[in-house]
Amino acid sequence: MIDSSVAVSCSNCSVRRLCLPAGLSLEDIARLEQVTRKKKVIKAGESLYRPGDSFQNLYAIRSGSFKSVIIAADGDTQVTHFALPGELLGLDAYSKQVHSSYAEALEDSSVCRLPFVQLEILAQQVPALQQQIYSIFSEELRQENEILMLLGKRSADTRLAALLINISSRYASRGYSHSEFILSMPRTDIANYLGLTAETVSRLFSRFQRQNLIRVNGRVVQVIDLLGLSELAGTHCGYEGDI
Amino acid sequence: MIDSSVAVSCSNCSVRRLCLPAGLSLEDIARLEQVTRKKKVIKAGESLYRPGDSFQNLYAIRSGSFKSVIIAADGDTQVTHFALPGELLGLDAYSKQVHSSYAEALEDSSVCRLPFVQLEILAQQVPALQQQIYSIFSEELRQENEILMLLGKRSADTRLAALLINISSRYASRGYSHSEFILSMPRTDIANYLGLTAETVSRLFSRFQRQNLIRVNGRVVQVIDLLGLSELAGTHCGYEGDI
DNA sequence: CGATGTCTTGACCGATTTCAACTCGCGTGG
DNA sequence: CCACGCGAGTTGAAATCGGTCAAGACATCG
Repeated sequence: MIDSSVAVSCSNCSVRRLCLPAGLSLEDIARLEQVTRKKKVIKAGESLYRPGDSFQNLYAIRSGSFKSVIIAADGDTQVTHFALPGELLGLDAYSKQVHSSYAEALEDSSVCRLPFVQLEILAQQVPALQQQIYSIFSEELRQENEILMLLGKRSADTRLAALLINISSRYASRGYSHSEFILSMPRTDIANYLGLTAETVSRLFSRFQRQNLIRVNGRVVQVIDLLGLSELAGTHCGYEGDI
Repeated sequence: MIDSSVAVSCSNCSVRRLCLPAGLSLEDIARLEQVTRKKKVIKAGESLYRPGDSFQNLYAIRSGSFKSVIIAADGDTQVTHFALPGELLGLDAYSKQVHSSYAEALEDSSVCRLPFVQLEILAQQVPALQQQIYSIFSEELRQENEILMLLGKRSADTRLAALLINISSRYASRGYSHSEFILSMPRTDIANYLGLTAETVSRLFSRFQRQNLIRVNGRVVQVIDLLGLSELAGTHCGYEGDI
């Protein structure tokens, strides 16, 4: 449950520039750390919360990755997001004070548990934090709009290309290689997220490899032709283009 | 630009229960009215803002309806939302301080212009307003997730049925009939929103009519068999089920 | 009364799904 | 140590849903 002897805090967190502390003064970060103190380790396949759970906390990802999934009345599921370190999970539960989705770790991961009431109170006192919260909400809305276009208008290959570009750029902004990475999710999750079937996704991976756009081996992906892939994605590659 | 001799304000606005004032005390509403004072009339086809415009205001719809549309690099568009009275437009522009979508009136409409800086300052002082803003953000996220499932997993007829149910229930929560209404948007917009073509939407309207689910005449829709329609939609009908 | 844009309908086509078989890698237990 | 089973991934062939193209109906507005 607790990470180590060395204090884990926002100030020395590797993703602080992408997370809640972004834009805060050192002083304000110190106050934020009072809220973000509780760490939690989540093993692959475990859930942070499930539909029906009451909304108490936001979770900031420290390491690992998650998928957000909603479940329809008929049991059908939709993966709505793949979340990486620095991102916040749980925002969509505020209005109903109950989670309507679940967040499952795709690999062994760790998160900061943020009691929202406390965060809310602090934000009331720290305008920069307030703004950062708005910003995160707003950015998430913007991103969902892009995914809407992806699902509504784009062909299967464009969708997968866009996801690869997206993941690549998000890894890059976290200091990892953008040309070689390991997908932490199975094909079925990718397919579900993109509104396709696992078979189609598999075929596309094979085709992209034949076209020398990427090299795939199971979940290991090597981007060979980033430009070609971007063209396929039509630069509709979603968020975090730079930073 | 100005509405009339009678003061138009939140306190006597017909959609106050669905808008920012929801949950505020009379006293707080009075303070909010200082921010919401500026009204604006928008004619059908005109835009509230366009991609690239700097983010200054949020807009609360008083009457009429709008579509939110994003434009991809290749010029392709995606309708992301149909907005009705009481709803807020522009939230997705906060993080970049620039609009990335446009909001176009589907009919002659009127809105309250809310300078966001002022709203932000007031929210800092009025916790209930703060919470209402969070709530609206959060609810919008939740709704987009449902649309994601609609576009990712559902067949054409389910999508249209879900939209009809959704619009019907939203009209109902605004005090209008849920069994008979006028669609303010053309088929092309419906199709674009649902990730279909106008032809498919048209065919579905005809089929729904043959199946005695609805009666259509151009944009006038009469829901004959709400239960049947809901079943088709699989209760994946989106937001505002009650209230 | 013609013009323009919206809507409808039909016939055909193609991308993606569906169904099915097969491979691969891995952990378990005999 | 190896056989086995299982889930994940791949690949092929057939079926289908929705898209595309094209023509015509309808309405509104000058």
